[in-house]
Amino acid sequence: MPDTPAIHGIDNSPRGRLLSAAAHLFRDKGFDRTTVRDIAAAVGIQSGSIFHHFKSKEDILFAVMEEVIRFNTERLRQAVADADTPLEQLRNLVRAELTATVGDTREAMVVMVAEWRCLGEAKQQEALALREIYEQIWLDVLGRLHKAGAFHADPFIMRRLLTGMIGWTPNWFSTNRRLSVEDLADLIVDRVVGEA
Amino acid sequence: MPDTPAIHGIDNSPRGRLLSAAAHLFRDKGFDRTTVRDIAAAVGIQSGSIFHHFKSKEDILFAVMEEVIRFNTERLRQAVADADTPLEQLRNLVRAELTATVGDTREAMVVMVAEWRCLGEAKQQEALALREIYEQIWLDVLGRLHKAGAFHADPFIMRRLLTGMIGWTPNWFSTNRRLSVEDLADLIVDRVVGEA
DNA sequence: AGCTACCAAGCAAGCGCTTGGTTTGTAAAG
DNA sequence: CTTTACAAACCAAGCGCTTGCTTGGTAGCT
Repeated sequence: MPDTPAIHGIDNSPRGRLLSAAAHLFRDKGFDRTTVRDIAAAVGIQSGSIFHHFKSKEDILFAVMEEVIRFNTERLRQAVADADTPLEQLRNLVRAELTATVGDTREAMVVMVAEWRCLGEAKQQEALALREIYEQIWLDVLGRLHKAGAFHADPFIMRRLLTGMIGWTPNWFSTNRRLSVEDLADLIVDRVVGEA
Repeated sequence: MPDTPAIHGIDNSPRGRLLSAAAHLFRDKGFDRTTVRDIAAAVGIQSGSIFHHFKSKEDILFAVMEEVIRFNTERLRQAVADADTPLEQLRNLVRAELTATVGDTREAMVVMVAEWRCLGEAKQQEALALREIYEQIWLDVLGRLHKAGAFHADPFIMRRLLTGMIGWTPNWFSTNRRLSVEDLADLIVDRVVGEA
């Protein structure tokens, strides 16, 4: 019966609506505590009908992750392309990942880091491959900045610190507060290139 | 039959061994995917016997969290007491939380952030109260540093960035690598007080 | 005719937890 | 030194419920 707000990058076919609803539920209650009956009820169908679109509950989780990685990888590509200097590329990357994390794909991003282990070994490997393409975009930009002397720490470790800072934001950042995504992005960029 | 390595701050009474084993399993498979039969098998008893020590599975999770927060709150207190200047207090705090996160209470710390929502509303509130005492220690030190002009950003937000950076470390930091906990701590402290 | 999308009913397995009783360690009473 | 008492720790069995998923069939669009 009810409608769950769609997630950016997911169409609204029956399958897509199922994915958006599942992402919301997975975020709220976790993968394991979400039953297929919950998901079915959220889009107003019977629980058994889900398996016309997905062959298992785990497949739904994987589809959510795949869609969100693909969508945000493209977003990162644009972020790099839209900037001229490495420093502005970094700023755009931070903004892009923040937008993904607390903005239009928030639910799916949270699910991706929190419910990773609910994927079977094979699917985990498949998702990891997509994830590596995503990470390479970051490492390229950070590597260029490091070579230019913008910071001294190891780029790999710097990326890990950034992942932590940005990945934790859903737990505290609120869109309707005085701190904007852009300001927060600048603050995080300063953690990389200096200026305390 | 088998023995799970104990977690620092948890005794080895039957109850304590149950807690250590549960923490390991919760970390590896998540709270929901860990059955009481798993926990029982890990300490070599029957599944029903668990309920002689805890009245519910959720109680086990709560006990793990309570013990680890209490233990690490005391560790933070010591870290502050052992330093003279605010900057050294910060460095000690980062080292202490890193040790907790990737060292002797690693499993329990991971469980605490990952399985938070598996606690019922009441227990969540109870754990939150303990958590706030812990956080206040951080905010005191960061507030002093901020007042002294060591950094310009809001101390609350700085703590959140630190929580993210440190909280993510279990996903990549390895004890037997060239980067030591002390070096990583210094690196993180630099993210707060400048020096890129 | 054939496809997509769905329903109604239910099965087999696994889950947290209960129950009633047995073993084991400890310590005071005889 | 034995006996009695009692609690902590545990076992064996299983109950009741929820879960992911299957099955056989139907509605409606093209």
